[in-house]
Amino acid sequence: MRSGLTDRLKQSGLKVTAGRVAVLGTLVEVPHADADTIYHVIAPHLATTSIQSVHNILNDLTRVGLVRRVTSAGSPALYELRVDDNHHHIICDHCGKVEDVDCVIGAAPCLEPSNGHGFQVRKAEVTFWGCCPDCVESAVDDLVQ
Amino acid sequence: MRSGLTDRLKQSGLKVTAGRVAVLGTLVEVPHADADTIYHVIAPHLATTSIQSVHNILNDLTRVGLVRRVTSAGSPALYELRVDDNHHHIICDHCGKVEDVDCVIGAAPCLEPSNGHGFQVRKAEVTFWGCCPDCVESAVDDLVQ
DNA sequence: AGCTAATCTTGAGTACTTCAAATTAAATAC
DNA sequence: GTATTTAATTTGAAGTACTCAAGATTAGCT
Repeated sequence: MRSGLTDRLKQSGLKVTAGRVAVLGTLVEVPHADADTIYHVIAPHLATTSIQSVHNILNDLTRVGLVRRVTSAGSPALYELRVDDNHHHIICDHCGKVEDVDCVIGAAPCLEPSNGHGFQVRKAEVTFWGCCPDCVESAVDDLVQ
Repeated sequence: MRSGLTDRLKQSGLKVTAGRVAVLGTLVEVPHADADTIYHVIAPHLATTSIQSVHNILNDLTRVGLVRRVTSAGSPALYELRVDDNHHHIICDHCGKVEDVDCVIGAAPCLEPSNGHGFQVRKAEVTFWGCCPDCVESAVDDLVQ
C-alpha cells in the first residue's frame, strides 16, 4: 500500500532514506499526524532516529511539496500527504480529532475574498471547528460563532 | 477613543486593572498584535508588568470573549478586539502583515461544509494567504495551490 | 568500490507559552 | 473613608514545539 513512496521522493529530487520512507509511510497510515506522533510510530523501527530528525524530514518533505503542513490554534502542527485538491479540515473542540472536508459548497467560492485589500491571493485555508460525533453525546456546548 | 473599555471589562465580570485597560487600548491602536508587541507597547507605561502578565491578561480577555485569538502557521498568536461578525484574515507570505476580510461572497457560505463527517460545526475560520501590495513589487513567486 | 554531496545524529538553544506561589490591588461591605 | 474579601499581578521556573549547527554517516553516481 506504500508503493511509490520511493518514486515520489526521487521525482522530488530527494534521496531515498529509511527515515523519509518511514515518515511517508506513517502518513499513509495516519492521515493527520504531528511530529511527535510520527516519531513514536517510527522510533521502534528506526532506533537511531530522533524527534529532531523527524522535524528535519518533515521540513524537507514540506518544502518539496510531498507533505502539507497544517497548523491549528493551540496545537502542534499536523502533517498530511499532499493531495493537490484544495480540501480543508474540521477539528473537534474536545478531542482534537481532524477530518478532511471537501471544498465547501460545490466549486471553490472561498478562494475569492470579497475585499482583498490589494493582496495577490495565493490560497485559502478553511478550518471548521466543532464537535465530533464521539464527543457530541457528552456535551452540548455554547454555539457562539 | 478608548471609551467604554472599562465598561466592557465590568460587563464581562472582570476587574478593571491598569494592565487590562492598557492591553485593550493597544488592540484599539494595533488591530492585530501578538503578545510580545503588546508587551512592548504597554511596558513604558506599566513599568512593573511582564510578558507573562500580558499572556495572562490576554488569556483572561479571550476567555470572556472580549478578545479573539488568531493563530496562523509559523507565527506567534495574534489578538484582536472581538467583533461579532464573522470576518476572516488575509496574511502576507512575505512580511506577515494581517488584514481583515469581510466574509466571502455575500452571506456566509463557508459556514456549512459539504460533508461534516457528522461533526456539529460551530464555526469556520478562513485564512487567505497571498502577497500584500507592498511586497508584490519585490517578487512574483510560485503560485502553488 | 570510491567519491561527493546530501542527509542524519547529537546536543544545545530559542521562541512562545503555561504554571504556581507569594504579593498586591480592586470592588464591596462596613 | 476604612476594612475585608476576592481577584489579579508579579516573579521565577518550567514545558513544548521547533530550529540551528557541527560532525558522522550514507545514498546515488561514476
